[in-house]
Amino acid sequence: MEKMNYKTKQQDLLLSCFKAMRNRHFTAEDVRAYFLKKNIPIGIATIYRQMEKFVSAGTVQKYFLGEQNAACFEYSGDDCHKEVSHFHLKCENCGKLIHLECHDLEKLGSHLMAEHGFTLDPFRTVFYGLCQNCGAAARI
Amino acid sequence: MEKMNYKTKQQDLLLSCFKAMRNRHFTAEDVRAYFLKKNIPIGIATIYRQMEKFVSAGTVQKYFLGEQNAACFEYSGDDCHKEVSHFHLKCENCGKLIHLECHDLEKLGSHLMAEHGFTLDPFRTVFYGLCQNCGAAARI
DNA sequence: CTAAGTGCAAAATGTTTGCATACTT
DNA sequence: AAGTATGCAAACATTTTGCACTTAG
Repeated sequence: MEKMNYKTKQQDLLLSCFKAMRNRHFTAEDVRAYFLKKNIPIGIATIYRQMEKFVSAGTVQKYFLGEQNAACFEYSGDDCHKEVSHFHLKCENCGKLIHLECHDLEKLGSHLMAEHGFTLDPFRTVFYGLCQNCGAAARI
Repeated sequence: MEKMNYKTKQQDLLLSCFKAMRNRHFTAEDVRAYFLKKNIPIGIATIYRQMEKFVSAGTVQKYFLGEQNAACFEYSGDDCHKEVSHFHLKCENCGKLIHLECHDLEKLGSHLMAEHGFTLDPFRTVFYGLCQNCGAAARI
């Protein structure tokens, strides 16, 4: 008795927005602003409700960065380069978000699985710390 | 011209609360509830303002778990066992938060530093994924 | 006495929900 | 027609802020 999903204009609009924001992260508010600028009316409730569906479908990833208390989203559709698992590094000092693609980090997933039975979700996981610049500054 | 910090009764109260919650994570609301139950009046604004100071001082760590949209805190004072860097694993399915102490994971920090110049903050970083139970269930 | 902290209530966010209306199938 | 989605406004939840008052130094 699973719920059916109707195809709507708003869904397509959102998808086009995600693609425009490809490889960047964005909040619900960013999406609203995107359409506001284009003079396309779309309700904030619709954005939130559709986001939830896109997340369930795996089209969009959701995670929290903390600084604002807004959820962040990132498009992860099929036409997105995601061969290499990509991680997020977030600088706690300057706030920069670094997208890191590193094969070595895949070992991390293997380790967590082998030793701790934990299936890592690399997309959603955010590494907090200090970026190169801020770390260097802190060490002076 | 740095700012002086006065010692107040509320600070001590908060500290005692943190110690009572040692090795558990809690939200601002949890702190308020803790004092409410003890019939100790303390303003929510004070809690938030003091939290900020404790976080700056490193007495308390702050991070986001996402499910509720509330910040989570965890006491990390000197009288806390933190010899081994401890990580948080958060199950995206059942919501369980696992405290993981693992020496092997310290290599992760070394790798991020050596290869990417990034200083990892293990306390704040949360690994998302599926715990043993939920992961096994998903693989059936 | 002065700087800093407190508590309240109000405002500012960010997100969810109820409900009448509109769109999909 | 039946079921789902939309948009608005209201409700909620979390956090921040302005201001008069108290407290620590």
